[in-house]
Amino acid sequence: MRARTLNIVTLREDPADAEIVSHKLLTRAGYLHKSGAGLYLYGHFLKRVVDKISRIVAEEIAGAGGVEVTMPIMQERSLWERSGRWAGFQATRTMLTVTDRGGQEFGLSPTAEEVVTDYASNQITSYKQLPVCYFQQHTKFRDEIRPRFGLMRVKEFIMMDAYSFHGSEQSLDDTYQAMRQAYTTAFRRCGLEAFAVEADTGAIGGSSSHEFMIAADVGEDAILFHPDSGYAANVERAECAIPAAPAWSAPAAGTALPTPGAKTIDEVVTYLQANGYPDLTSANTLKAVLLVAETVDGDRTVAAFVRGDREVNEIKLSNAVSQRVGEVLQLRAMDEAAVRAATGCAPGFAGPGLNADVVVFDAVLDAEALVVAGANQDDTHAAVSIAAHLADAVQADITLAVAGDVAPAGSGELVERRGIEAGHIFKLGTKYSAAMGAEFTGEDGKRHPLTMGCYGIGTSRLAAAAVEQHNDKNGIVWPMSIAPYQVVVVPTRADDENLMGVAQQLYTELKAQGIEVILDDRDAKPGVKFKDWDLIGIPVKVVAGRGVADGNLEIKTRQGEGGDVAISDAVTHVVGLVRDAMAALRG
RNA sequence: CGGGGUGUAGCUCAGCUUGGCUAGAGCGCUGCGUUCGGGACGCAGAGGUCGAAGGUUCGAAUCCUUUCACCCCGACCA
Repeated sequence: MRARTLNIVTLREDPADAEIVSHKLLTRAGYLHKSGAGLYLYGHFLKRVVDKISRIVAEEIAGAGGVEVTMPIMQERSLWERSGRWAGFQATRTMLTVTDRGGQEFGLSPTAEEVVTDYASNQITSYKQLPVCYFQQHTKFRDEIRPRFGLMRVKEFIMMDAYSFHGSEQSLDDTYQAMRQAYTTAFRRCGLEAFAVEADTGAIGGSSSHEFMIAADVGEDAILFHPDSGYAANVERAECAIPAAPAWSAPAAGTALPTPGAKTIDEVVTYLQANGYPDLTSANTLKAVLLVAETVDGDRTVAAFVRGDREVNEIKLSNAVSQRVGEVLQLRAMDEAAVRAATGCAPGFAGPGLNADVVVFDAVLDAEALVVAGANQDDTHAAVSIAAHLADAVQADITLAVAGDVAPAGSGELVERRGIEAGHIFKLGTKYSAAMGAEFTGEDGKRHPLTMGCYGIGTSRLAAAAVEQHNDKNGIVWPMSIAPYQVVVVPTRADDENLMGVAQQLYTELKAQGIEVILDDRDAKPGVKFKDWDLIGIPVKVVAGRGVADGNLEIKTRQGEGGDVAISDAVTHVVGLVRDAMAALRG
C-alpha cells in the first residue's frame, strides 16, 4: 500500500478526552476516531489489526473444534423471554432495543445464548452429533452505564462468542479445557501476556467460569493471587481465610452499650474503648449492611452482616441472596425510611434481630463469640452472639477479600494485580437448554437437555490491550502478528528518482514475497516520516536514504535494532525478520 | 442515576472572575521561497452560528434561565 493513498493523519498532542495510553496513542496515530460516546470509527489500520486478531482467534477456536457461523444481531424479544432473561436485561438496562414498524421489540445482541440455543435445538437431535461448538465474530451492543477508556469500554464492540453443546458434564469439561488452552494459545500468538482467573458468572450464569486477564495497571479488574498455590481469582469472586478476631473483655451477653452519636464502626470502637472496653477492636464488632434486592418478583429487603473490620462483597452477597429469593437483578442501598422501617431506629444502630426479608451472616463469623452490634435502638449497641439469630438466616461467604488476606488454599498471603478482562469462559450446564427446551435423544433412547458451555473474547478490546502492553515514548510497538502492516519502506526524499526507484523496487519485491508492506511515497521531511511510523508502530522500517549511494539500506525494527544492509540482501533480510518474529509468537 | 468538571478554528488551549473596538495563540492546512536523516524557517493566506435556545443590557464568548453533548469518580461488563 502506498502511504499517499492511505491519507495518514497523525496528531502531535494527546486528545483531551483520553486517559489511558492506548486511547491516546490509537487516536494520535489515526487508528481511532470518536463518533459518539462509546462509539468509534475504526480507521484502516485498526480495521486490519482487529481483522488479524479475529483471524488468530478463529484459527485457535476452530482448532478446538469450533464451527464458525454468523448469528443475527437483532434478536426477537420472545426468544429472550423463553430463557427468562428479557426481564433481567431490561431491569439492568444492559440491552439496547429497537422496535420495528409493527411494534415488535428486538434486543441488539449483547450476547447470543438464546439465538444459538434455539439453533442447536433445531440442529441437534441425537447424542451421535455431540459435542458441537458454534462460534462467530460479530458486533455486540451493550448499553454501558459509562463508556470510557477509548476502545476498552464501548457501547458497540467486536467479540468472538462460542457456544458448545454436550451430552454429558464430562464432555463439557473436555471442551472447557480445550477452550482454555485455545485462549492461552491465541493470546500468546497475539503477543499478549494473559492469565486465567476464577470469576463470577454474572448475568450469563452457569456453574463456574474463568476470566482471561491481560496484565495492565489501567485494568478495571482487581485480581488476587497466591503465587505458591497458583490460586488466582477476580476480587469479585475471591475467597479468603480470615484470622480469628482477637479476644476482648466482653460484658455479659445482651448487655446494652450506650453509644450516643456513634454510627460508624470506627466511631463505635473509639467511643467504647474510651468508655470501659479498651481492648475492643473493630474485628470484635458486627457490621450491618442494609440493601434492597430487585428481583423479577419485586423488591426484597436484605440485611448482610460481616465482621466490623471487613467490607461486603456485593457480588457474593447477591449470589447468596439469589439462593433464597430467586435471581437478584440488582442490589441497591436502602434509603433512610426503609432503614427505619427495618430497624425501628436511625441508621447506624442496626443489628441482628432487625426485620428484613433475607438476613445473611458471613460464614467466617463465630456464632458463639460476643460481638458489638447495633441494638436496633437509637444511640445503642449491645454485646450479642449471632447464634440466636441463625435460625432463618443464610450463612455464606460474603466478605470482600483484599490483598494481605490468607489464601484459601493454605498458607501465604494474597497479592493484588490489575488486569483487563479480555476473555471469559463459562460452564452453563442446562440453564438455557432446559428453559428453552433444547433436548437431544441419548443413547438410552430418552430425551435429555443439552449441556452447554459458552466462551467469549473481546476482539476489539484486545487491540487496545495490546497497545497497553506494547508501547514506548514514541508510540505503539505492535507485535508482528497483529501489526496493521509488517514493514514500511521510507525513501528520505520523494523528489529523488534514484531513492524512489530503489524504494519502489524493494516495495514490489516484498509484496511479491507476501510481506505486508507500505511505501511511504509522501512528500514530507524524513523526520516527519520517522515520527509517524514510530507512532503508528510498524514493526520493521527500511530507510532508502544517504546509504543508497554506497549500495546500502537501513533496516531497523521498531525496537531500534538493526543497521545497514546491502540493497541486494534487503529482501531476504526483511523477509527473515518478519518470518522469525511470526515464528517466535507461535511458540 | 448520584457527585465533580468541560463545551471557543481540524487538534491542544487562552479570553469569561470585573460585559465594550474586527474573538486570539500554538500545532495542522493553502501558496511562494529557502531547506531536506528524527515532527524546519521566512513571507503571504484560508479557516469560528464562541454547544443550542431564550433572557438581561445601548452592547453578551463573558451575566441569568433552560437545554443538549462530552469527560472524570461510583454501580454494569468482552
